[in-house]
Amino acid sequence: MKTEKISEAVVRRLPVYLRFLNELNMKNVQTVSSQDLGNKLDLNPAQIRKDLAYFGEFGKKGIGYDVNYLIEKIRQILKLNQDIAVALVGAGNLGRALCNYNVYLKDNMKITAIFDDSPDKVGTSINNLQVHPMKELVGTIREEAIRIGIITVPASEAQSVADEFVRGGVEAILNFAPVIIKVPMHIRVHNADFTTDLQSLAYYLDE
Amino acid sequence: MKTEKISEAVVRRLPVYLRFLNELNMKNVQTVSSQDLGNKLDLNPAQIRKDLAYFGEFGKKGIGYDVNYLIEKIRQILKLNQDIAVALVGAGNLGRALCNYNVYLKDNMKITAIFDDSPDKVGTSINNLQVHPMKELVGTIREEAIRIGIITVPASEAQSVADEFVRGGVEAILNFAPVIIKVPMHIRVHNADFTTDLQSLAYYLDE
DNA sequence: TAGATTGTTAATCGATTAACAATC
DNA sequence: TAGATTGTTAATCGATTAACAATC
Repeated sequence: MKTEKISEAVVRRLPVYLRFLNELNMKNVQTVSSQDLGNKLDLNPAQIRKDLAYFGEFGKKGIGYDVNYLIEKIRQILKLNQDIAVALVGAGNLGRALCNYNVYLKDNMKITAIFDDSPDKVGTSINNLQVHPMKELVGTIREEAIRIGIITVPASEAQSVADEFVRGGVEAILNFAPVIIKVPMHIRVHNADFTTDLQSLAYYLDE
Repeated sequence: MKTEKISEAVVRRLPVYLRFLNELNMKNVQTVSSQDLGNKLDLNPAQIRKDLAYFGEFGKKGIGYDVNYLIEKIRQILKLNQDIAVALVGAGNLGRALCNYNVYLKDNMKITAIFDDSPDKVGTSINNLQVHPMKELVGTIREEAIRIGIITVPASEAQSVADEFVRGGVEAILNFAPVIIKVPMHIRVHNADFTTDLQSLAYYLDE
């Protein structure tokens, strides 16, 4: 176990490992090697071993990794074994789509509050969650100990939503709006804007 | 202008530059420096200059970059100035959300065909586009010269959808399903799975 | 034991940043 | 001209991969 700073690239691969390990687990596979993982995930086996070794010695030489044990460990590392409340702002199509993923997330992360200021949305329900007006955001974050905020509003409103999240005291933000938002340094932001994905794909078209 | 291989990291930043340049353009800003861009986008100005310099000399020493000219150039580089037809498979919540973004994409990339095999979806319309059964996918790709495929089906079906896209002859795939799909090497795949984003965010929570 | 596979070090590769001459 | 800012080289930093002793 090292105490080096873990790079973002490493952290981003852990959920990918976890996902495949869960698949293996459902198929009752007991053990997996870095070789197997690498083949399936298109990654170098040495990289996978190194990634895992940052956090501990999880494998057995000559054998590989115990699937269940590794799942447990990665869930610990990612803090997915504790309940994490998530709030979402923006009850449009994308927001609703994300709320429906609640069901799929077997881990303890759940969207527990939805906000939107448009009058035709406030009061409606998505997946048994009522849509609340933005003025209740800060209070709810505090009362329900919400730690992560998701932004699915148009770009023009993303910054002001981020500001409210910060005021409420979330620790991290997942931003789907196509704009770079500014937040205090201690708050982690991940951008998940698929227009960027799509546009960079175009670059690789044949001509 | 270099002829070096351009790294993926560079290509992924170009749409981000483009986005902000479009904002500037709407505000009638004529000129922008790498300094300005860096401030706004949280990037090192040297990096921005270097990224752009891979493709040509777009700036003027002592002045900066002409906003309109740079927009034009980046659109050329990303091939966003040619019409690109996109097909989407999976008319669930996420699929519908993406179709609604058609309106926002000012560039010439458009979702022009939607597919889904569930009987309650075939025949319905999303944004004036009819949902077609999967058996029509390959034919439509060829007839409508579709070059990019978007996958918004559950993980269990993602690989078979990818196979069909490949059979039809798309050049690139944007995969929203939480699974690594296998395609021939010449086809570009970008993964846009937000469960991974969300799980890696959890790592950065305070404890 | 022989074969397999880890954890880790060293080597390589690539990406970011600093610095500055060129020049608008 | 003086100040600003590019394009580019060199320096730095960081991430990936290869190799192998340790060991199950």
